[in-house]
Amino acid sequence: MEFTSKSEHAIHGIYYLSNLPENSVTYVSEIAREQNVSESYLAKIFQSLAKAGIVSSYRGSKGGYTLSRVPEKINLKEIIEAAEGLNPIFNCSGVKSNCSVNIHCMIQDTFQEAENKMFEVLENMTMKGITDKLNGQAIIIDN
Amino acid sequence: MEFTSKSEHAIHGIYYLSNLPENSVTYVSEIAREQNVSESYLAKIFQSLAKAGIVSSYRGSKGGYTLSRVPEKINLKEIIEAAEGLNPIFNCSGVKSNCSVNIHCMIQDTFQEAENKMFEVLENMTMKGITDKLNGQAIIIDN
DNA sequence: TGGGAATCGGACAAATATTGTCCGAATTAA
DNA sequence: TTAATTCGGACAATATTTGTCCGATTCCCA
Repeated sequence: MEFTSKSEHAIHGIYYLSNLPENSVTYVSEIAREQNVSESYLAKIFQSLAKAGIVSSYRGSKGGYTLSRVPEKINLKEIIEAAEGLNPIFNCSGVKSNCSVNIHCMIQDTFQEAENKMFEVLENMTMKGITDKLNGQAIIIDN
Repeated sequence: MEFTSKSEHAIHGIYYLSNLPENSVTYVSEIAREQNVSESYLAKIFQSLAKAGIVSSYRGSKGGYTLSRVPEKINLKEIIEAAEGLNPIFNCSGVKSNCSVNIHCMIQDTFQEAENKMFEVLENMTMKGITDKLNGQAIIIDN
Protein backbone atom coordinates (compact mmCIF):
# COMPACT_ATOMS: atom_id res chain seq x y z
CA MET A 1 0.00 0.00 0.00
CA GLU A 2 2.42 2.59 -1.22
CA PHE A 3 2.56 4.78 -4.23
CA THR A 4 5.26 3.58 -6.54
CA SER A 5 8.40 5.47 -7.39
CA LYS A 6 6.66 6.65 -10.55
CA SER A 7 4.76 9.12 -8.40
CA GLU A 8 7.91 10.33 -6.77
CA HIS A 9 9.73 10.78 -10.07
CA ALA A 10 6.71 12.50 -11.59
CA ILE A 11 6.27 14.92 -8.70
CA HIS A 12 9.96 15.72 -8.54
CA GLY A 13 10.04 16.21 -12.28
CA ILE A 14 7.11 18.62 -12.21
CA TYR A 15 8.69 20.31 -9.22
CA TYR A 16 11.83 20.86 -11.25
CA LEU A 17 9.89 22.42 -14.10
CA SER A 18 7.91 24.56 -11.66
CA ASN A 19 11.06 26.28 -10.52
CA LEU A 20 12.07 27.18 -14.07
CA PRO A 21 10.99 30.32 -15.96
CA GLU A 22 7.54 29.91 -17.47
CA ASN A 23 7.40 28.27 -20.90
CA SER A 24 10.98 27.12 -20.85
CA VAL A 25 11.41 23.79 -22.59
CA THR A 26 13.53 21.16 -20.85
CA TYR A 27 14.95 17.80 -21.93
CA VAL A 28 14.11 14.69 -19.98
CA SER A 29 17.84 14.03 -19.99
CA GLU A 30 18.42 17.23 -18.02
CA ILE A 31 15.77 16.42 -15.42
CA ALA A 32 17.03 12.88 -15.06
CA ARG A 33 20.63 14.04 -14.62
CA GLU A 34 19.59 16.71 -12.14
CA GLN A 35 17.54 14.31 -10.04
CA ASN A 36 19.83 11.37 -10.50
CA VAL A 37 17.26 8.92 -11.83
CA SER A 38 17.16 6.64 -14.86
CA GLU A 39 16.63 8.70 -17.98
CA SER A 40 14.73 6.08 -19.97
CA TYR A 41 12.41 5.38 -17.08
CA LEU A 42 11.74 9.06 -16.45
CA ALA A 43 11.08 9.44 -20.18
CA LYS A 44 8.25 6.92 -19.90
CA ILE A 45 6.80 8.77 -16.94
CA PHE A 46 6.88 12.06 -18.79
CA GLN A 47 5.03 10.47 -21.67
CA SER A 48 2.23 9.71 -19.22
CA LEU A 49 2.30 13.24 -17.86
CA ALA A 50 2.05 14.56 -21.42
CA LYS A 51 -0.91 12.29 -22.20
CA ALA A 52 -2.63 13.57 -19.07
CA GLY A 53 -2.12 17.13 -20.25
CA ILE A 54 0.02 18.19 -17.32
CA VAL A 55 3.07 18.84 -19.46
CA SER A 56 3.35 19.68 -23.14
CA SER A 57 5.89 17.85 -25.24
CA TYR A 58 7.89 19.09 -28.20
CA ARG A 59 9.59 16.58 -30.42
CA GLY A 60 12.67 16.97 -32.51
CA SER A 61 15.80 18.97 -32.00
CA LYS A 62 15.41 21.59 -29.28
CA GLY A 63 12.37 19.65 -28.16
CA GLY A 64 11.51 18.67 -24.61
CA TYR A 65 8.84 19.31 -22.03
CA THR A 66 7.20 22.32 -20.47
CA LEU A 67 4.35 22.71 -17.98
CA SER A 68 0.97 22.94 -19.68
CA ARG A 69 -0.32 25.14 -16.89
CA VAL A 70 1.03 27.40 -14.19
CA PRO A 71 2.12 25.59 -11.02
CA GLU A 72 -0.85 26.92 -9.03
CA LYS A 73 -3.12 24.91 -11.29
CA ILE A 74 -1.29 21.59 -10.97
CA ASN A 75 -2.11 19.47 -7.95
CA LEU A 76 -0.62 16.31 -6.48
CA LYS A 77 -3.65 14.15 -7.18
CA GLU A 78 -3.55 14.59 -10.92
CA ILE A 79 0.18 13.96 -11.08
CA ILE A 80 -0.25 10.70 -9.23
CA GLU A 81 -3.17 9.65 -11.37
CA ALA A 82 -1.18 10.38 -14.51
CA ALA A 83 1.86 8.51 -13.26
CA GLU A 84 0.19 5.48 -11.70
CA GLY A 85 -3.20 5.22 -13.31
CA LEU A 86 -6.15 5.04 -10.97
CA ASN A 87 -7.24 1.87 -9.27
CA PRO A 88 -9.34 1.69 -6.12
CA ILE A 89 -7.19 1.18 -3.04
CA PHE A 90 -9.30 -1.82 -2.09
CA ASN A 91 -10.16 -4.15 -4.89
CA CYS A 92 -12.36 -6.86 -3.47
CA SER A 93 -12.36 -10.05 -5.49
CA GLY A 94 -15.65 -11.00 -3.83
CA VAL A 95 -17.43 -8.31 -5.79
CA LYS A 96 -16.80 -10.18 -9.00
CA SER A 97 -17.84 -13.57 -7.65
CA ASN A 98 -20.55 -14.83 -5.41
CA CYS A 99 -20.17 -12.62 -2.34
CA SER A 100 -23.08 -13.03 0.04
CA VAL A 101 -22.60 -9.53 1.41
CA ASN A 102 -22.60 -7.57 -1.79
CA ILE A 103 -26.15 -6.25 -1.70
CA HIS A 104 -24.51 -3.14 -0.41
CA CYS A 105 -21.03 -3.70 0.95
CA MET A 106 -19.93 -1.55 3.85
CA ILE A 107 -16.35 -2.63 3.38
CA GLN A 108 -16.23 -1.34 -0.19
CA ASP A 109 -18.06 1.84 0.80
CA THR A 110 -15.69 2.57 3.64
CA PHE A 111 -12.59 2.07 1.54
CA GLN A 112 -14.06 4.28 -1.12
CA GLU A 113 -14.66 7.02 1.40
CA ALA A 114 -11.16 6.60 2.82
CA GLU A 115 -9.72 6.89 -0.66
CA ASN A 116 -11.76 10.00 -1.36
CA LYS A 117 -10.51 11.69 1.80
CA MET A 118 -6.95 10.88 0.90
CA PHE A 119 -7.21 12.25 -2.61
CA GLU A 120 -9.04 15.31 -1.35
CA VAL A 121 -5.92 16.29 0.57
CA LEU A 122 -3.68 15.61 -2.40
CA GLU A 123 -5.94 17.57 -4.71
CA ASN A 124 -5.77 20.60 -2.47
CA MET A 125 -1.99 20.84 -2.66
CA THR A 126 -0.67 22.53 -5.78
CA MET A 127 2.88 22.69 -7.07
CA LYS A 128 2.89 26.35 -6.16
CA GLY A 129 2.03 25.44 -2.58
CA ILE A 130 5.04 23.19 -2.58
CA THR A 131 7.58 25.49 -4.22
CA ASP A 132 6.51 28.49 -2.14
CA LYS A 133 7.17 26.73 1.10
CA LEU A 134 10.94 27.25 1.14
CA ASN A 135 10.69 30.95 0.43
CA GLY A 136 8.11 31.32 3.16
CA GLN A 137 10.40 29.59 5.61
CA ALA A 138 13.35 31.73 4.63
CA ILE A 139 11.42 34.88 5.45
CA ILE A 140 10.53 33.56 8.85
CA ILE A 141 14.16 32.73 9.51
CA ASP A 142 15.19 36.26 8.48
CA ASN A 143 13.01 37.87 11.13
CA MET B 1 -1.28 1.98 -4.73
CA GLU B 2 -3.64 -0.72 -3.55
CA PHE B 3 -3.93 -2.73 -0.44
CA THR B 4 -2.87 -6.29 -1.13
CA SER B 5 -5.15 -9.28 -0.97
CA LYS B 6 -3.86 -9.89 2.53
CA SER B 7 -6.11 -7.10 3.71
CA GLU B 8 -9.06 -8.56 1.91
CA HIS B 9 -8.47 -12.03 3.30
CA ALA B 10 -7.93 -10.65 6.78
CA ILE B 11 -11.07 -8.53 6.75
CA HIS B 12 -13.18 -11.34 5.34
CA GLY B 13 -11.75 -13.74 7.88
CA ILE B 14 -12.55 -11.44 10.77
CA TYR B 15 -15.95 -10.83 9.24
CA TYR B 16 -16.58 -14.55 9.26
CA LEU B 17 -15.66 -14.84 12.92
CA SER B 18 -17.77 -11.80 13.74
CA ASN B 19 -20.88 -13.57 12.56
CA LEU B 20 -20.21 -16.57 14.77
CA PRO B 21 -21.33 -16.94 18.41
CA GLU B 22 -18.96 -15.18 20.77
CA ASN B 23 -15.93 -17.17 21.90
CA SER B 24 -16.42 -19.94 19.39
CA VAL B 25 -13.11 -21.32 18.17
CA THR B 26 -12.71 -21.87 14.44
CA TYR B 27 -10.09 -23.60 12.31
CA VAL B 28 -8.30 -21.70 9.59
CA SER B 29 -9.21 -24.61 7.34
CA GLU B 30 -12.90 -23.88 7.84
CA ILE B 31 -12.55 -20.18 7.09
CA ALA B 32 -10.44 -20.89 4.03
CA ARG B 33 -12.92 -23.42 2.71
CA GLU B 34 -15.85 -21.13 3.38
CA GLN B 35 -14.23 -18.19 1.62
CA ASN B 36 -12.56 -20.23 -1.07
CA VAL B 37 -9.01 -19.01 -0.50
CA SER B 38 -5.70 -20.80 -0.04
CA GLU B 39 -5.57 -22.35 3.41
CA SER B 40 -1.82 -22.08 3.92
CA TYR B 41 -1.82 -18.46 2.86
CA LEU B 42 -4.73 -17.59 5.10
CA ALA B 43 -2.96 -19.39 7.93
CA LYS B 44 -0.05 -16.96 7.59
CA ILE B 45 -2.40 -14.01 7.67
CA PHE B 46 -4.10 -15.27 10.79
CA GLN B 47 -0.73 -15.61 12.47
CA SER B 48 -0.27 -11.89 11.88
CA LEU B 49 -3.72 -11.13 13.23
CA ALA B 50 -2.92 -13.16 16.32
CA LYS B 51 0.38 -11.32 16.86
CA ALA B 52 -1.52 -8.05 16.59
CA GLY B 53 -3.91 -9.22 19.29
CA ILE B 54 -7.00 -9.07 17.10
CA VAL B 55 -7.61 -12.79 17.31
CA SER B 56 -6.55 -15.32 19.93
CA SER B 57 -5.05 -18.59 18.81
CA TYR B 58 -5.31 -21.99 20.41
CA ARG B 59 -2.92 -24.68 19.38
CA GLY B 60 -3.35 -28.38 19.37
CA SER B 61 -6.36 -30.54 18.84
CA LYS B 62 -9.62 -28.56 18.98
CA GLY B 63 -7.49 -25.46 18.53
CA GLY B 64 -8.15 -22.59 16.16
CA TYR B 65 -8.89 -18.90 16.31
CA THR B 66 -11.39 -16.69 18.05
CA LEU B 67 -11.84 -12.93 18.17
CA SER B 68 -9.91 -11.35 21.02
CA ARG B 69 -12.51 -8.61 21.35
CA VAL B 70 -16.13 -8.02 20.45
CA PRO B 71 -16.70 -6.88 16.86
CA GLU B 72 -17.58 -3.33 17.92
CA LYS B 73 -14.03 -2.93 19.17
CA ILE B 74 -12.29 -4.13 16.02
CA ASN B 75 -11.81 -1.58 13.25
CA LEU B 76 -10.61 -1.81 9.67
CA LYS B 77 -7.44 0.16 10.25
CA GLU B 78 -5.97 -2.24 12.74
CA ILE B 79 -6.83 -5.25 10.61
CA ILE B 80 -5.02 -3.72 7.66
CA GLU B 81 -2.04 -2.78 9.75
CA ALA B 82 -1.82 -6.28 11.12
CA ALA B 83 -2.13 -7.86 7.70
CA GLU B 84 0.13 -5.56 5.69
CA GLY B 85 2.42 -3.91 8.18
CA LEU B 86 2.53 -0.13 8.11
CA ASN B 87 4.58 1.82 5.64
CA PRO B 88 3.98 5.43 4.66
CA ILE B 89 2.03 5.67 1.40
CA PHE B 90 4.72 7.93 -0.01
CA ASN B 91 8.26 6.90 0.66
CA CYS B 92 10.51 9.54 -0.82
CA SER B 93 14.00 8.32 -1.60
CA GLY B 94 15.16 11.94 -1.61
CA VAL B 95 14.72 12.08 2.14
CA LYS B 96 17.55 9.64 2.62
CA SER B 97 19.91 11.33 0.19
CA ASN B 98 20.82 14.89 -0.64
CA CYS B 99 17.42 16.43 -1.30
CA SER B 100 17.66 20.20 -1.58
CA VAL B 101 14.07 20.60 -0.44
CA ASN B 102 14.16 18.60 2.71
CA ILE B 103 14.41 21.41 5.23
CA HIS B 104 10.72 20.88 5.62
CA CYS B 105 9.16 19.03 2.72
CA MET B 106 5.62 19.96 1.79
CA ILE B 107 5.34 16.87 -0.36
CA GLN B 108 6.04 14.55 2.53
CA ASP B 109 3.78 16.55 4.81
CA THR B 110 0.89 16.46 2.39
CA PHE B 111 1.13 12.73 1.82
CA GLN B 112 1.29 12.20 5.53
CA GLU B 113 -1.87 14.19 6.02
CA ALA B 114 -3.59 12.35 3.18
CA GLU B 115 -2.64 9.07 4.77
CA ASN B 116 -3.95 10.19 8.13
CA LYS B 117 -7.31 11.16 6.65
CA MET B 118 -7.59 7.81 4.93
CA PHE B 119 -6.82 5.82 8.06
CA GLU B 120 -9.16 7.98 10.10
CA VAL B 121 -12.06 6.74 8.00
CA LEU B 122 -10.92 3.15 8.26
CA GLU B 123 -10.44 3.46 12.00
CA ASN B 124 -14.00 4.67 12.45
CA MET B 125 -15.53 1.61 10.85
CA THR B 126 -15.81 -1.39 13.14
CA MET B 127 -16.66 -4.96 12.26
CA LYS B 128 -19.98 -4.45 14.00
CA GLY B 129 -20.71 -1.55 11.69
CA ILE B 130 -20.09 -3.86 8.79
CA THR B 131 -22.07 -6.89 9.97
CA ASP B 132 -25.01 -4.75 11.12
CA LYS B 133 -25.45 -3.17 7.72
CA LEU B 134 -27.43 -5.98 6.12
CA ASN B 135 -29.93 -6.18 8.96
CA GLY B 136 -30.37 -2.44 8.90
CA GLN B 137 -31.13 -2.53 5.19
CA ALA B 138 -33.64 -5.33 5.60
CA ILE B 139 -35.61 -3.26 8.10
CA ILE B 140 -35.74 -0.32 5.73
CA ILE B 141 -36.97 -2.54 2.93
CA ASP B 142 -39.71 -3.89 5.19
CA ASN B 143 -41.17 -0.45 5.75
C1' DT C 1 1.35 -41.67 27.87
C1' DG C 2 1.00 -41.71 23.07
C1' DG C 3 -1.39 -40.25 18.77
C1' DG C 4 -3.89 -37.00 16.21
C1' DA C 5 -5.00 -32.33 15.17
C1' DA C 6 -4.16 -27.81 15.14
C1' DT C 7 -1.07 -23.43 15.12
C1' DC C 8 3.90 -21.51 14.72
C1' DG C 9 7.69 -20.07 12.18
C1' DG C 10 10.94 -20.21 8.75
C1' DA C 11 12.57 -21.44 4.27
C1' DC C 12 11.41 -21.79 -0.16
C1' DA C 13 8.90 -21.54 -4.93
C1' DA C 14 5.72 -19.48 -8.21
C1' DA C 15 3.34 -15.75 -10.01
C1' DT C 16 2.83 -11.01 -10.68
C1' DA C 17 4.10 -6.12 -10.65
C1' DT C 18 7.49 -2.70 -10.78
C1' DT C 19 11.48 -0.77 -12.60
C1' DG C 20 14.55 -0.16 -16.17
C1' DT C 21 16.49 -0.79 -21.13
C1' DC C 22 16.50 -0.65 -26.02
C1' DC C 23 15.37 0.47 -30.53
C1' DG C 24 12.99 1.87 -34.67
C1' DA C 25 9.77 5.56 -35.99
C1' DA C 26 8.24 10.21 -36.11
C1' DT C 27 9.25 14.98 -35.65
C1' DT C 28 11.72 19.29 -35.77
C1' DA C 29 15.57 22.85 -35.76
C1' DA C 30 19.50 24.19 -37.97
C1' DT D 1 20.43 16.20 -44.66
C1' DT D 2 21.85 15.60 -40.05
C1' DA D 3 21.49 15.70 -35.28
C1' DA D 4 18.55 15.76 -31.47
C1' DT D 5 14.59 14.88 -29.26
C1' DT D 6 10.00 12.53 -27.98
C1' DC D 7 6.87 8.36 -29.03
C1' DG D 8 5.55 3.75 -28.48
C1' DG D 9 6.17 -0.88 -28.05
C1' DA D 10 8.72 -4.94 -26.88
C1' DC D 11 11.61 -6.77 -23.82
C1' DA D 12 14.68 -7.79 -19.51
C1' DA D 13 15.85 -7.35 -14.65
C1' DT D 14 14.41 -6.85 -10.17
C1' DA D 15 11.26 -6.71 -6.28
C1' DT D 16 7.07 -7.87 -4.23
C1' DT D 17 3.21 -10.59 -3.52
C1' DT D 18 1.18 -14.87 -3.26
C1' DG D 19 1.31 -19.48 -2.17
C1' DT D 20 3.55 -24.05 -0.50
C1' DC D 21 5.87 -27.10 2.54
C1' DC D 22 7.64 -29.04 6.56
C1' DG D 23 9.49 -29.72 11.11
C1' DA D 24 8.50 -28.02 15.75
C1' DT D 25 5.35 -27.04 19.28
C1' DT D 26 1.16 -27.37 21.75
C1' DC D 27 -2.92 -29.47 23.41
C1' DC D 28 -6.97 -32.62 23.58
C1' DC D 29 -8.32 -37.08 24.29
C1' DA D 30 -8.45 -41.92 24.48
